[in-house]
Amino acid sequence: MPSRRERLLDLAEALLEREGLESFGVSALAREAGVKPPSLYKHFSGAEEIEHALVARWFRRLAEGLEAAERRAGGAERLASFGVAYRGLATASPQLYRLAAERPIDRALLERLDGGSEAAAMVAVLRFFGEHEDQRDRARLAWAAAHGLVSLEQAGRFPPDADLEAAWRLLSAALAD
Amino acid sequence: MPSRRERLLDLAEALLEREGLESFGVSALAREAGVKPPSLYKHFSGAEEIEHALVARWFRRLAEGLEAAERRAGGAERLASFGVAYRGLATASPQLYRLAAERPIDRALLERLDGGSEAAAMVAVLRFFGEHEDQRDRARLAWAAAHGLVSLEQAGRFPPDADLEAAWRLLSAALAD
DNA sequence: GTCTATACCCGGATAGAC
DNA sequence: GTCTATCCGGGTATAGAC
Repeated sequence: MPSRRERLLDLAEALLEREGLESFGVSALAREAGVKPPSLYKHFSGAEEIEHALVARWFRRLAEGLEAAERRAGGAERLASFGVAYRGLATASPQLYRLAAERPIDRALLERLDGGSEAAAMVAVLRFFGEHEDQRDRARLAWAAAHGLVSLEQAGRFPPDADLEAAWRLLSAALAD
Repeated sequence: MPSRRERLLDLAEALLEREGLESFGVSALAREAGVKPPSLYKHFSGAEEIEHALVARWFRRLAEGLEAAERRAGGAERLASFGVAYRGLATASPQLYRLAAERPIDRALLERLDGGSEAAAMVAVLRFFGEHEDQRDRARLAWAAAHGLVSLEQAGRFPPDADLEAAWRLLSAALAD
């Protein structure tokens, strides 16, 4: 059974997605949980810890999702599969994605809460492109492009008639060796 | 000579870069300008208008910078030139870039303040890749990849030893037709 | 165009009783 | 682990005098 802390983080994530990153905080979470703000300080040291705990969850989820996709993907669809998995995970929780991608990270705090979570996500990305040193640039470019596509899409920066599927396909094609 | 409003926006931008997006606002700008907050309401309707005026400036700057780079760039260095220009403009004012790229945009307000500013930036991007319809996907992917690289770099998401120059070069190479 | 004064709202956080 | 009470700080914004 999930700990009280985990259930609070579930609530926090639901709240985050429903109300948006801008209105997320200790007070909002307390309202969501049906308790008063001071009660939350028995479970978390403060706002920063709640946010970083959510970010750690996101990194773990990304790592798991990408690893699963990588195991499933046959040779030619390998790169397309990366894009589908990344985009799917990100758009499944867009506000959490914003929290994890846009906010400055306190790495010491993140490591204390869930050591290795960020590294696990990075390893999962690298695995799609081969672990060899000379593949890392390709992996980083793919990661950045995926992040850019997701981020601009979620921010509503593309014209309504833009064919984003085509852009994702082009990404796979451009990075195929 | 620049209007009082323009000079306030110059101050706002300097403040934004110095103190960061998180601590930017009407009160902070008033402190920076050496006046009291109520005075600013003679020049701007409120916080939203100040922010959107800065975003419009960013779009204009991006459009101008990209157009200049595009005029200079010869055939083969064309794509590399896009990357250099985009990255240079973004890293010259990282906090303004965050403001323009991460925040939800009120397009009606933006248009009222500076109609066509966002469109001008998009046109400048498209011009690098040819205005034809079938080049737009390539342009959007390039734009997204550039945004992703800049955004992740500024957020400190790449390992310290990552060779970002190589990733940018790879972007040019991958999109070359 | 600037000021003072003020109202209003919000947030994070702590002390101490139960 | 929860509460009440409280403090503190911050911000946006308006009214009205000068």
